[in-house]
Amino acid sequence: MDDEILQWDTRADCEVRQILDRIADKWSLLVIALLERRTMRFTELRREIDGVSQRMLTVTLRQLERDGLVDRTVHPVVPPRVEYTLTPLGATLHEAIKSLVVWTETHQNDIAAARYAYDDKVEAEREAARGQG
Amino acid sequence: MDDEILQWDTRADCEVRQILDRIADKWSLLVIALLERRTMRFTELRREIDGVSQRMLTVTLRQLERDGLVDRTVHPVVPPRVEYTLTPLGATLHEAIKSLVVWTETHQNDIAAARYAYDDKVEAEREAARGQG
DNA sequence: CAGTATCCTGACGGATACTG
DNA sequence: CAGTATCCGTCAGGATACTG
Repeated sequence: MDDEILQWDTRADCEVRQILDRIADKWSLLVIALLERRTMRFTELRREIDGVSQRMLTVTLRQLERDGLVDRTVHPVVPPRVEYTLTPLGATLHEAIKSLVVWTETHQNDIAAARYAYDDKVEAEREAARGQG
Repeated sequence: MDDEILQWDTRADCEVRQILDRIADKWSLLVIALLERRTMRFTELRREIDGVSQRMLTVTLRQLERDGLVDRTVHPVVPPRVEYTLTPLGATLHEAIKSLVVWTETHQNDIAAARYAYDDKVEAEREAARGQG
């Protein structure tokens, strides 16, 4: 059972990165997180997601819809009412992402510390090299 | 305990996306997957990762090193020998990513089917619209 | 309200040449 | 071997204007 998982490599990466490309773009993750809570309308999402443009919200939602992660329901009324909701598939993805969220919450300090140390080290080496000049 | 996890939202997303940005780029995931198996040298990685340029492998490794996910060891010999290995932190990240890999392997057919259906639907709608003129 | 359509910019990353 | 330096094309995504 572990075998297959340990075997993920170059080939598996191709598919995994397709998924990563989808959820790692600037807005998808936010949309999935919000829709996991409740159905939302286009403008609701726009208000909730600070900084997203009309265009990019549309593009993001279309991609998620195309991949079967989000459902789009048009209510034939005037003015139009379009509701977005997470599909069961989308919900399972949200579950899978959680482990990454947990990891991040657990280790963000480690990363921050590592960056700080690295930048410091580089700086020190620059300094030393200048002394050698 | 679940509360904190269910609460991940706009704020959590900021940090999570930083991590996603790191692992979702074109090469990082591949590097992490390879180094999880064993320590490797620069040229080994380059050979193993089909299509990566010298520049991008360097950039990728530097970022991973800066974030404390990869260790870089320079052996002072001629010709130079530089070995890369996953840090304990990097190893835990690899673990966290696995759930996403598993999800992808489980659901890639669903996604492929969803895309196919979506493209079909769009095509059909275009056709219908043309009929309407 | 919920989108298209169009234009434009900057960063990501590839190709190439050079180096300790 | 393991990089750095430089140039350059591409394209994701922002700003803006228009529409059923």
